[in-house]
Amino acid sequence: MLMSKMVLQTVKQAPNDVTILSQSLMMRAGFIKSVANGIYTLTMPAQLACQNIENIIREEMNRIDGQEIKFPVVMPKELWEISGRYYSIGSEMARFKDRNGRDMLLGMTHEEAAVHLCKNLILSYAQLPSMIYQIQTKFRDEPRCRGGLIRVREFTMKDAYSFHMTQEDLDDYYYKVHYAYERIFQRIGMKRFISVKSDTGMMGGSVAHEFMLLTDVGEDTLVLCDACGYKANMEVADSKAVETSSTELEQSLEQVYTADAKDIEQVSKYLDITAEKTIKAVVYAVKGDNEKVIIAFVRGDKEVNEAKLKKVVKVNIVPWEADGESGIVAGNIGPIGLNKKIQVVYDKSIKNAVNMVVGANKADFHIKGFCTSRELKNAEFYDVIKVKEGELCPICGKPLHLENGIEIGNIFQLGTKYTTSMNMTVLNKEGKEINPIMGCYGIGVGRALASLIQESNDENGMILPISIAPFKAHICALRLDDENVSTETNKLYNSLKEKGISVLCDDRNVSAGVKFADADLMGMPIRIVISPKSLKNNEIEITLRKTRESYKIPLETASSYIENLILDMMKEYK
RNA sequence: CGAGGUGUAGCGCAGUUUGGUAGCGCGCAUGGUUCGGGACCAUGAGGCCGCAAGUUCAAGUCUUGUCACCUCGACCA
Repeated sequence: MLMSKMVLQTVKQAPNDVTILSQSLMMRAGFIKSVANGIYTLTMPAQLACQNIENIIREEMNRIDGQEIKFPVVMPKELWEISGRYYSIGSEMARFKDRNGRDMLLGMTHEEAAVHLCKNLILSYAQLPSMIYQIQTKFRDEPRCRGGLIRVREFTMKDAYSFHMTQEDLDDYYYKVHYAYERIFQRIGMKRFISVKSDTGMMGGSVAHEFMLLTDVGEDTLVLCDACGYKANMEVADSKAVETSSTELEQSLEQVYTADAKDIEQVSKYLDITAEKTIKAVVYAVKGDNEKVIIAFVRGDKEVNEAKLKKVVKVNIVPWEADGESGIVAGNIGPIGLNKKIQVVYDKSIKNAVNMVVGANKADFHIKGFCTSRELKNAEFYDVIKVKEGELCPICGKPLHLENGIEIGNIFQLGTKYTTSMNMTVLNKEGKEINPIMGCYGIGVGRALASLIQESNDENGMILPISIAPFKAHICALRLDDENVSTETNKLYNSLKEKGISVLCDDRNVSAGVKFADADLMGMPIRIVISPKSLKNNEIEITLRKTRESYKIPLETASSYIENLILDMMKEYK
């Protein structure tokens, strides 16, 4: 590709409001152009890089016997009514009517389509296990997009669906997909990625893992144990239960005046105790019904993990909005004497606690001497708190630490949620109808590219791994007014093209500095300089983007040298 | 959906306080000089100042409304 003809412009300055490095670099290099909020056009280099990522994904999915297919983007309402998700999913699903007034939607995932396809085609156990996958556009009307291609509304995703007769077979295949994912991320050049246990969310199912790129700008918080390798998303992460000392004598309950001390910090300061000796009430309401109040009681120094709480109460929750009617005294809420109609969840952090301070459900007062085992005789305790840095690993007891990550892929064991609701059955060996067990597996292609750039860059620009680089080589021809330079540049460019090598040739009439700066910014792995200076010795100059390593090679062997260099560099990603 | 912010040339911005000729840098075009790390000189093209209503002799600037985008939160298969 000739740089002068490419529809793209590099710019020195990214827009001021761009905060994420990968987005800034992609905007500066002209890789993406925003069309609307969370909707981007990819220019040639970004599109080629995505294609390269897709091809690596294909190779690895095919290696585990995946069959590439293609589902439609637009689907009728009826398909999604059977599974119930037409109603359970909110406004992130784009819906519209066709010309005949029929309700349609844009696909945001394809479980329903997968079952629809397979339910009359897979009839016998002999056809399983089987996996289908596609690489296709998804639309999700995200409430808030961010980070360029990190979180968008329209994106390309590889999504795969597998069907199995038994849980053992799914377990076995799930492990294979896990391995395939590791290979995919390694091959596209990702370095700091891990897989963590994750929440199954609205997809349903039991076991799930997310592949995460560790980076400060990640939207997810991960809980990691260096000692034993425990890794989990904060949404599901656990820590070792804190042992409470049983030596303390139980005091009797006593109401104390706490003035206008409302939050844990103020109360513990007012009473001169630590936050660990208080019980905090966090108030939620069922989404869409502020009257249906749910209160979580956790130890004062802990924070509520809403994802865990949602699982316990089995409804979608939102922070409660004080209304002055419910009899809830915000800032003085406690378990004793609370309106019985209110649903209450006790966290395991307050089990066995003695002599705690709790709200008195009365303005300006708290209660001292609260002992959980005495006051809450038949209470059940759940795990609804967030793990904090330094708490102990639930497996090995060593300190945990927290890191942020971007989700670059996920794998789910779906179970029979969709095969049951959509009535897909397969005959087993005994001739009995059973609902096959499903797994589903996703990777966002554009997000993978953005994540790579987020991870791989320096002060001059992005550094693209050769496995996915849109152009393997980037020729900077200096002084094209020099006939010799012009001739040799054309010769090398055409020779590389004939070898099937994707090469970018900067043939613009701009200064050397501009060409070098743009080459650095765009991050192609091999830079080739052809100039009057280098040609004087019948040489060209090669510089590796990643290491800055630079050397001269004879003109006559240049083409084959570069070809071999690329083959050699590609070996790392096989 | 809640809080805050921004809309002026393709991109980045100033001008808005105090109403009075539409500006700067980059980029683009033409000519010339340069030429291995974002060169220089000259000339030029490019604007419904987000949109709509209002106040005024006069609105980029003031008022009201509206739309879009950005940041933080909520949400997120």
